[in-house]
Amino acid sequence: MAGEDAKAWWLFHVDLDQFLAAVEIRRRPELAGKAVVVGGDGDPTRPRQVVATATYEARALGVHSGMPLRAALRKAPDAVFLPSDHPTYEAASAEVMAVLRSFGHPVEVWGWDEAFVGAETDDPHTLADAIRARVREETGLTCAVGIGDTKERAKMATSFGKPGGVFRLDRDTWWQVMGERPVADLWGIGTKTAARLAEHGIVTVADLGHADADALAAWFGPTIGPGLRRLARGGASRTVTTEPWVRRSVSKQVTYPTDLTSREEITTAVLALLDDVHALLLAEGRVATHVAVTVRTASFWTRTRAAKLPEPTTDLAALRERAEVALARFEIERPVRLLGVRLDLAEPSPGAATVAG
DNA sequence: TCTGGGGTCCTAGGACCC
DNA sequence: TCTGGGGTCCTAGGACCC
Repeated sequence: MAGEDAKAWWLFHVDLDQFLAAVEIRRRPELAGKAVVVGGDGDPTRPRQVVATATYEARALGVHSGMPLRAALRKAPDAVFLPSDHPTYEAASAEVMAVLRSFGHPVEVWGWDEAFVGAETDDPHTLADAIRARVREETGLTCAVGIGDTKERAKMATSFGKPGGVFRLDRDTWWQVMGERPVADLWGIGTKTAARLAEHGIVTVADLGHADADALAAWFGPTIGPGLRRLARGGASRTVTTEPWVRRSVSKQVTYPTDLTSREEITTAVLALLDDVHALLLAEGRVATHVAVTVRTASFWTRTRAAKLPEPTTDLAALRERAEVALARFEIERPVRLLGVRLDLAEPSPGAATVAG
């Protein structure tokens, strides 16, 4: 093709900058430009809480997501620490998604602060700029936009655009930009998989993209193996789904400020968690197939045991009985720092979203 | 840096049946 | 009697992501 770009289907990955902190700053503008750390109950002197989001000013001091709040306090003693306020972030997220939908292109929501947009255009950069501008004008929040000819490329492009910029990755630039980077830079490859790949001499994205497909399948299984190679070549997902997301499970887990020790204490806590997830189940209008209980001891040993229900149900007594069966599969010999309860959900039957009489 | 919470998907292996 | 499978269901565990 000579000269101008033809119209093509482009994927846009929209990612809000420091989302939780940005929402806090929006309602407290005097915090702008400061080191702000959001997480836990906002008290950085209490243990067993971590950073959810830190502003770029806090990050410059060494604070990052997942870091214990107490460590963040040491790194940034003058930072403003705020509690995590989920309802407010959900509302802000909904505002942003509404702005994205206002363009008339399909929008696929990926959590609070991310979405994919798909559009047929000959000028993706102009649309990306328009997305950033309209989000900022209508919500006061800023975002980066990654442009790609696949979702994977768009997603990975965003990291080069942050904060607040636009970056494009496509088949023509993929190898040049990504080829010599470590495999862990790929979306979906974490430290474990990177280490396993390194054992086979696969270190860079180019190494993985040119690795032997059969060998990868033998090492990682028939789905993950070829999937890794595909990912290293930039992926192949090009569909933006507006179908509402179907939840597969509801769960709640709590790290207790002080360890639980007695069996009665533990049982009581599990049943309290079950009451909470049961409420979530009813709110979803779904039925549960399994009850799973997670235990984490003070030594960080973490295991999950599940018990299948005889039939899918919302009946609290039946769920309690299965929760106790799952819990009974543990021989708990150490203090417990975390308990969790998860309900796996049956597929929603079409047309039966509400329980009939 | 003593390590949150809410999710999803894939794989391995045992049990059981044919 | 010995041997070889395949298929399915189920649970546990691992890995990853935001």
